[in-house]
Amino acid sequence: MKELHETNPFKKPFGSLNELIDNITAVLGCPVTIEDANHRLLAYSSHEDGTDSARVGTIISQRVPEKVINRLWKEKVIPRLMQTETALRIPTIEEIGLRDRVAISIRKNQEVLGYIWAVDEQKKLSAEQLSLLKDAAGAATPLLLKLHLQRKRKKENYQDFFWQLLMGHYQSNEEIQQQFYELQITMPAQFAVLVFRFEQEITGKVEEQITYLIATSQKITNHFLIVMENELILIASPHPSQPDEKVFKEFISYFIMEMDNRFSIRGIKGSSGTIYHSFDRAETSYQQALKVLKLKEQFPEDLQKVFHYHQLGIFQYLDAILKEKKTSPYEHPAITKLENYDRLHNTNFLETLEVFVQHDSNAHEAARLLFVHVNTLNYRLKRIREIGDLDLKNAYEKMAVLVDLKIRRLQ
Amino acid sequence: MKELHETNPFKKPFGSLNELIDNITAVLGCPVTIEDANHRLLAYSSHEDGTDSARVGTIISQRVPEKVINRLWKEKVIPRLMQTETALRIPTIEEIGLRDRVAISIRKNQEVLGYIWAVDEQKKLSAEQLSLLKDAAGAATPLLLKLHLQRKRKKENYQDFFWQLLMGHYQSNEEIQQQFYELQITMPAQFAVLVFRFEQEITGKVEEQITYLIATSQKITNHFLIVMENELILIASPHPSQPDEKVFKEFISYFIMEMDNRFSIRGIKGSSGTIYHSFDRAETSYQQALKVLKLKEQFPEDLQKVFHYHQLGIFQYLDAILKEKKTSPYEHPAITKLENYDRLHNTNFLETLEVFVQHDSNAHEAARLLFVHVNTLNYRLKRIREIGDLDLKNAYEKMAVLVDLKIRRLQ
DNA sequence: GTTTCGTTTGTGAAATTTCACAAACGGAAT
DNA sequence: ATTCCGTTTGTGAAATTTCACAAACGAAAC
Repeated sequence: MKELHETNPFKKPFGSLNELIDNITAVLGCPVTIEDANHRLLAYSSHEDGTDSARVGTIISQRVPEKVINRLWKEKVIPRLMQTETALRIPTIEEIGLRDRVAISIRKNQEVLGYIWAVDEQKKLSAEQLSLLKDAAGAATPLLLKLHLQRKRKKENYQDFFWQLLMGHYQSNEEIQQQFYELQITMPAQFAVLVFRFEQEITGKVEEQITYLIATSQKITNHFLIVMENELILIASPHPSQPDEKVFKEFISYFIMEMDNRFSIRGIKGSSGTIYHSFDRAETSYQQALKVLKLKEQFPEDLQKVFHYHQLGIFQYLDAILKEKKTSPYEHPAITKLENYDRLHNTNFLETLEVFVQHDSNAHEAARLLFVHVNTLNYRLKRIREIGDLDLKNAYEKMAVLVDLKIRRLQ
Repeated sequence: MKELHETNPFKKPFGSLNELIDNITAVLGCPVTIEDANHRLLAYSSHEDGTDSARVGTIISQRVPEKVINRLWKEKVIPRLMQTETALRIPTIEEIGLRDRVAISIRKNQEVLGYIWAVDEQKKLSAEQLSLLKDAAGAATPLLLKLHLQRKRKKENYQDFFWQLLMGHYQSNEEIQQQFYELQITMPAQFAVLVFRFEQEITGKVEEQITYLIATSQKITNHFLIVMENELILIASPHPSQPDEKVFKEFISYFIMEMDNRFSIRGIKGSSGTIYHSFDRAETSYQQALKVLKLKEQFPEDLQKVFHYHQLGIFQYLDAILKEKKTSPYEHPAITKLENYDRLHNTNFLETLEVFVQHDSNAHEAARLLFVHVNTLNYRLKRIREIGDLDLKNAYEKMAVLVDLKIRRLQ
């Protein structure tokens, strides 16, 4: 790649990181921070202006705050930095006090040794200046190598490893096994990713309560736990005493109930992805858990008792169907007709149909939920069959009607 | 657009089309045909070599054979020719005796007056020669205008109009109304597109029988009919006596049965798209009918009694779901488990589940179809619930299982 | 050969669903 | 106010489904 500038101002030996950082600050004219691969602070410029709360937090605690790291993982900022050798622009993330900045990885070939951050909020760096940053990263490499940063600290790598698993960062299962080995964690034979979304941000106190509840639940064995704003993410496996997938459902409803009972924390939504045996599926399991949560928000009543991905049933495919419907719209004729009839006669046939079908065509159940006599329901169903030209004994037709009714609710 | 050649050899007045065509043949060195917008033959070169059966047919009957026109519509050749001013290459279509050739529309501004065809099978025309063809088309314009080709003949325009409707060629409903008016056809208030696929090619004799059957059916009123190889396409509306959508289903099964009874023609598959009130949806209805046929081929037993698009039920969405599954594969855990169990114990649980669910959870029906005692079925279902961790009272779960089972059959 | 385990079938009673019919109800039109 | 029409509710009988239990079956293991 052709360099945009003529000369490399960092092509000289630096005695220390501080010396280097002073040079970078002088060249770029904005606050600069250097951290190692574990996000521990190594050096920072004393520039006055343009320091946001994320940077302050980093300097104070000598480490990038966990909240910030988690968010940067989730936004795929760190994965991208790890993959590229060039500088990246990171847009503002208000919630974690992170203002506009650029960053680049310091690397020795494929291995990432650390990162340089520059807060260029005041005056955006030009493409040429970003290229300079790359030279600076090159100059940092020998300095970081000298620091023997390779000694990885278990506690600190743990979090990165967790996110790398969830983001599908690893190519092969061998890599993952290697990581487990290096971190001295035994790799469970099976696992699932669980996600809990709280109404409030999770405080340190609540986090303690969470840890306590998980430890005492006797249902699952927890392997990884991370707290991020109002989300709690777990990688867990069934407790040896009951090695069945069902335990996840049980654990989630247990957890939600007990958080209410014991600590009066309400409104938690929880979900679980599929159980897998190979950790290269961790990303899949995580995405599944997120999908369950999203659907639970869209269909709170329907999915009230659903916690596990496979319980979603046809809701799994609702977004795929919705996408198809957007490209080739199709109004279900029966729904259209019933809608019109309802409007003209003040009836309630469409809802009746929906309740009946979604409750497995159980007449008594549907009548109960609709507060009508069973015979009324049967009469209505007869009319619905006539008006909508529907065969309510045909599973395929019923499925389509129900799907279309659910999609209708999304619009 | 910059012309590829220096001079335009057709930039002189021609006394007749034959004079022009002799010039084109001389310049391009291959057989050339000129036809009007209704595919009537206007002039043709007497070149000896490289004449395929499509061209022979055209010359003999003074018109492009219907079979060829229909196919060119279906392959979107004619729509593309109508849309562009430049020459197009048409690949060989063996079945209709059409060999490699190029074609271009002759036009006065937006209006298409006719077409020039050149069979360059022997020696492919170069890009420069294709550009010459454009000049030739320009030279043909005044000659075709002189012929007063504007007088449109009803019978001949009919077919083009039909295809234009099916291909969604019209932008607005006004245009369509105008066309109906010009062709002196009254526009029905509603319509649906029906497609029948025969096992054999439809001969003239069979076509007569078809026309006869439709005319005497008393169920539908037919407005357009086209026969293409082994396909019969209709635009029809319900007979005034029973103005309901159901008549299409009835007509299709009636038609299939009577073609067998009366004329011993078996193996016809028929389908119908949705009924619409505006002809700008003709393309949609046609596509729906085709989709029904396609699915009937993929699921012959399941869709044996399905003729109308809306009867497809969830099958409508199967391809959308399949596409989704390809991007993010998900094995249904219950299916996997049952499959394993079946293999280990020589049981038949997976099929039992499929038959039960697809027949609307009707135990007696399913037992009958599986040739087992009802209690056996119930026992199996109990085991299936246990092994697969399935809730067979949950409509959503059952839907997903059934969908996954059907998709499984596609693979 | 015997045992074991999971599956299939038969029986019968209890529970539930389905259906026809009559009556009541209530809004809209006359 | 009356009538009409479509909807709701109640009643009861018939049909069907569900369930528990016993016995038979058959393949695989001992």
